[in-house]
Amino acid sequence: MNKTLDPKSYEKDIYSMWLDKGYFKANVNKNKSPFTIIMPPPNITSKLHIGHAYTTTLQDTIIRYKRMQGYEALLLPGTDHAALATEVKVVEKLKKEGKTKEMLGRKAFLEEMQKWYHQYGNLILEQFKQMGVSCDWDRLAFTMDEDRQKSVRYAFKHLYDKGLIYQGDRITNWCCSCHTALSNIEVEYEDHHGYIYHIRYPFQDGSGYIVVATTRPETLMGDVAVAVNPTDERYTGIVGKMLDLPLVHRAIPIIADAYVDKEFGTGMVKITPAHDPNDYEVGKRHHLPMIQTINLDGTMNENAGAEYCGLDRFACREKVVEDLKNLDLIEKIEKYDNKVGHCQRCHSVIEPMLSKQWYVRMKELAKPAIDVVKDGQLKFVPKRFENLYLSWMENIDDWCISRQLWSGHRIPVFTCEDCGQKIVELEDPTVCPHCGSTHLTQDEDALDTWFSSALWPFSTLGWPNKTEDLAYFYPTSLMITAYDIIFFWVARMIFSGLEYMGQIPFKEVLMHGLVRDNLGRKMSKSLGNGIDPVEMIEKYGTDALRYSLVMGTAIGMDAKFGMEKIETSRNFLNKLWNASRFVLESLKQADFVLKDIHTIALDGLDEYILTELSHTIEEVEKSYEKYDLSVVASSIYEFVWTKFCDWYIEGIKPKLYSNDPQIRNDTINILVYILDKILKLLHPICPFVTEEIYQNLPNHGPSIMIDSFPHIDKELLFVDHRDIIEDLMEAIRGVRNIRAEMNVADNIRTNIYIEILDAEEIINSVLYAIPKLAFGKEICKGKCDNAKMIVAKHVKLYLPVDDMVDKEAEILRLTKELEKIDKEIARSKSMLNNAGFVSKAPQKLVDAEKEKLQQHEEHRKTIISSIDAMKK
RNA sequence: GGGAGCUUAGCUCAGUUGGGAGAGCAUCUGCCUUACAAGCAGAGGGUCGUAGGUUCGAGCCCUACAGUUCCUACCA
Repeated sequence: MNKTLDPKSYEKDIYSMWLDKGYFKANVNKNKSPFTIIMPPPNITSKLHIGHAYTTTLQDTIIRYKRMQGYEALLLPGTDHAALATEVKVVEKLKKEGKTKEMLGRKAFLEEMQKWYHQYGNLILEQFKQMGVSCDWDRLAFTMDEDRQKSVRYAFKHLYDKGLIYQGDRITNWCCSCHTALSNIEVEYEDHHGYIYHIRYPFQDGSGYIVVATTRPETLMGDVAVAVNPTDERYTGIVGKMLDLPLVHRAIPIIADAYVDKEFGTGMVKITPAHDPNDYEVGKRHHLPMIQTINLDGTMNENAGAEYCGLDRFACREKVVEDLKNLDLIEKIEKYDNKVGHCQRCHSVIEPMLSKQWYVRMKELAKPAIDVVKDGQLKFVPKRFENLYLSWMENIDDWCISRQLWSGHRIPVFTCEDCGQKIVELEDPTVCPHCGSTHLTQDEDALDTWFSSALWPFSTLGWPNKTEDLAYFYPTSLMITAYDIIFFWVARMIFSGLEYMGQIPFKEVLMHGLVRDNLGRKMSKSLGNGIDPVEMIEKYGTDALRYSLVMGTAIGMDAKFGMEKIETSRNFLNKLWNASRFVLESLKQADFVLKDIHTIALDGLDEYILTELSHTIEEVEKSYEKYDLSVVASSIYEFVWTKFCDWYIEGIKPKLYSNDPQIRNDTINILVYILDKILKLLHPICPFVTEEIYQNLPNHGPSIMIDSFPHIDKELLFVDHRDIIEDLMEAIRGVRNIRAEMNVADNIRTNIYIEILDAEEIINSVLYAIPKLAFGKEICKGKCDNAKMIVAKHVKLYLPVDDMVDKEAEILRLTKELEKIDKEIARSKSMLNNAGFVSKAPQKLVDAEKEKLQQHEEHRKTIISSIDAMKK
């Protein structure tokens, strides 16, 4: 083994070995329970980023843990075509080449898309492999592949036939840059520091004017009324009067509608039904005309008047304001902050636009999806996300599923040119079933990418066919994804699973946070604060990256990632590496014979470490079950570094150099036993390094990843002896402390004397370890005069010091210790003097407190006598 | 406007049946001790955001407030 950890030397080979052996495969196996995780398919718009690395680590860690626990563990991989997001990228690419998608035409453009899918789909999958994911690659799915196209088609027809899909003329969110409609959740609202314009609208009869306020003066030409609140006494007299709409000189009425807030602005609202969702509702209620003045590309059309036709909406805004100023129709312009909707993909300003789109009727679908969460069938981890989910589901709007895109799943609705019949079938129809015509045209639009993602938990398992896979692996066990796609994806999978499969798509959904930089900011190209996981892998190894991502982050919380974390992780793995090297080298040097741990005579230190190991196993297992990987990581860290390396390995070194071959052999057996357990506990998080070391263990299996996860061995629990050893360790720390305070170099050794007060047998069994641990020469029994004394519960240790010792410093140290113990005594006394505590607290705690007080008082006596001795 | 999260050491964060405040990094001191200087031993550092309340006892439970982040909403 190399002297230092060198992940590059083994990671690739190990991954190939796993693949070759087929360990990632999962099949219907009636003898085992399934544990299924369907991986959220990454968008193939780019390469792996740190967020992918994070979610992948969580998924792979949990599936590896479950696999080792004996489940038929399936981690199913796939990628997402991400219709709009990818189309934006490809259009950008074409633009650089001086082309547009219109120049190519639909067919050639889709070929370009295919090329992109291929290129980026493969890149990101290669990077997933670098992360060590143990997914069943034979089941790789793509949201646009043939099987998924079939699923989408089936799902669409199902909803259409049930009347849950309809086409409607409504106001939708329109992106003028992407040229498509968007669903409500694809619109991101951002603070906008702009202006609000107070505009005078003259009465037609010349009797003055009223004032309306607007942030979007360019929509003025589409106004069809001005509304006031029916209960607004200021305006009761003028309802019904006609206004002369400025610039266009169209007559529009003043109407009354409860939508208007009397308190806001002037209490008068201009109504533009074609370009505002609220105004649209008002317009419908009052049967007003809908005048569209903005084109789909964001320029003004002829309805806006010759003056403005062809201008961009924002240029038009300026010109309208300018013209109104010239006509003295601007009352005032105030600075005004509001929220403006932006396109999630291209960040341009969304325009509410009247258009014909396809919608999914949500109320009926939402209800069962609400019930399964309320009655606990489907659990969110952490639970608080259930509220977020429920409140959204309970107030859900119909889902706009059509996109004016070429990529993605094309809407499978055909219209008969002759009779107007709409046809939705599983196969493309050629003849109109109504009139027999063959003039059929397919809807031009594509589906929202999330329509196919919603089917993912079952479309990946063969649906709509009734497969054995579905029967066995569905409902899946766990969905792991970030909280920012609860609405986009999680919610839609839930109602889809219930609607198509009649069953929840997963029993639990683990919501993790986002990875941020060490200042808490989102990582982004513009800030230049991104961390490239592939670079991290190159430099520190995959295991260190994985470990650093689960370390110190609670589930559901955003994770801050900085270089310190990955260095700490790498250092820890290096520590493990070196400890393993130590164990394995000792093994080679001895004539090692593997023994059953239960046949070995254990001394106190052995019992200590085995008991601590059991507790670690218990805590680690409990934490894996709760998906609390941060605690898993820290438990293992603490056990490996502090308990195993710093105390146990250091302590038992004399046994390894013993003349007695049986002692040597027994000791190595214990080391190997513990190392084996450590590797298995850590394997789910750090698969490579644990496999690499495991392969060097005597009597190892074919692979650690298919070996079984450790369980507590009750025969190896020695809690009482462990406590005695810990007491001795406390005394040893006292020795080290004195030496450090006195600035004694580690290589200056003296004999150490020990007086055993209690538990003689067990203390005697570990005397050999004391010199090594306490930097002593030899351990001698009995008292020693002219020495520093360290008192513990079971032992007194004496550290002889010569006269060169700085008495002042030692008195200072002892005084500090005295202060500490006095504080403890005061605390204990105040508790015990508290009648409430004594009568109401559990008897066990009261007794424990009494014992502590007694010990502290004895300790205090010895400290005072030491101080007195120093002062002489 | 509504909702949720967060506030603990200089920094990043852990901390559930309420029972003597923790880790890593950073800082300081002494050590290359035959697994490991990516290391070893030791030390310093916290009114647990503020103010109340419940309790024998609160970082933890309740209330209010402050700061901060996110989600959500049709305020022209």
